[in-house]
Amino acid sequence: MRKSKADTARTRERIVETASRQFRRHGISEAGLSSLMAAAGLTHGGFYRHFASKDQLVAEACHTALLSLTDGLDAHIAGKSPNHAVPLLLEKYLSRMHRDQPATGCVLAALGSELARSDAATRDAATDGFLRLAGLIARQLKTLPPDEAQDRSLAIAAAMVGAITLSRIITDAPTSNALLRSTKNYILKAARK
Amino acid sequence: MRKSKADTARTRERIVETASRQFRRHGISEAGLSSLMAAAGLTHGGFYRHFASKDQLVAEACHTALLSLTDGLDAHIAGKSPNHAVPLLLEKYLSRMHRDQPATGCVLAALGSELARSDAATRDAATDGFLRLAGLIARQLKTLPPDEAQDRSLAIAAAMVGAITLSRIITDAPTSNALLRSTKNYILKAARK
DNA sequence: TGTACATCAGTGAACGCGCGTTCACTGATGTAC
DNA sequence: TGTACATCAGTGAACGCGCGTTCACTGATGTAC
Repeated sequence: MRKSKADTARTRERIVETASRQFRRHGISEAGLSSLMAAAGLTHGGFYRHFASKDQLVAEACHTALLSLTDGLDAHIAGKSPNHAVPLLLEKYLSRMHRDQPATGCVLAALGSELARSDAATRDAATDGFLRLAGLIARQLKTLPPDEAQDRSLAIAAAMVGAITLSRIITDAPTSNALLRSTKNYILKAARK
Repeated sequence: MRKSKADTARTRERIVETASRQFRRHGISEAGLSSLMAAAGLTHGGFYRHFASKDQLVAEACHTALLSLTDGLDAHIAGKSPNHAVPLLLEKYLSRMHRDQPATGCVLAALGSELARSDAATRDAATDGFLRLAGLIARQLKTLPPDEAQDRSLAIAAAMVGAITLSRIITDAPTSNALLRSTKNYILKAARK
């Protein structure tokens, strides 16, 4: 049953991709390797041909999913002026669609509190992703000196992540919507001056 | 081995208190009933004399811990003018001590992403706590009309929760500190106008 | 280029383990007379 | 107030279950000649 190198690489990518969705949907410890491999069209026994442990998969899945998030946002605002790019970023990240589809959304919002208890490799991947998200924002804060923009962008990125996480917890729909809307306004104001 | 009513009530409180710390330290699914009851000085078999399920304990632990958080913050700013109260709130919530001691800190920051996947009772408890935290802040935003203050306070509370969560994930200490500092500044600016 | 052999991706059973939950039992507390 | 009995908090063993990980095996792919 040995597969070609290309097949093997494609299978590995598929496992990482599937895993990152399952983790975001169900949580890291709730997503078992068995059901995760089944979702990727494989049996669980083959897992250790690709990864040394579940922890390694978690780190890799976070890395990949966060790269895809920041690449997506980057593409979304490519070529726009800061005045347009910032609202575009916020509309996309702080949307109801993002809130309602954690499986394909931001790993930091979907797994934040679990990541804080994860191993160093996973937290490194999450840190990288967070800094890339903040960097994306910092580049749009043209009215501030670069180091202030970088500082400010950390707070803005964290506010965005916090807002999505909490909008998913809140059981009252109008309040959840209000939080997303208010966070947008709040950041827009802060970005302008 | 039957205990007096007063003893029983005290035991129940002790379980909830111990559980809320264990959940915040280790995560909800990682904190087993067995070790949790042992930490409360009991054996696991007695658990179901007090609670119908682990889920019920989770909901109650979140409720209690969030009440204690907002009561503590309330006491911390009692009698202060808004100009002093807001910085006091931020210094306390966005402190390195809070970041480094999740077990006694804010449940929303310690368990955010897990709460988003919890049952309705737990999410209701979390929602209540979040609205109480926001209310605390709204009452200090005297320069805004009441409904705008309430709206703004949602965004501010979410930014605070997001900042603590992310400060615990970030593997680079200076960046983690910078995030806390920057979030403080950011909110102070927003609170003033 | 063709052949012989080593490699290894994937299967499915099995491992020990800890989980949430249940249960028979104990004996002190609460209650009814 | 004193006695007899029902209640029930807490114990510790047991339940089925799913977890991450390991392993013997299969057979197609890759490699060495």
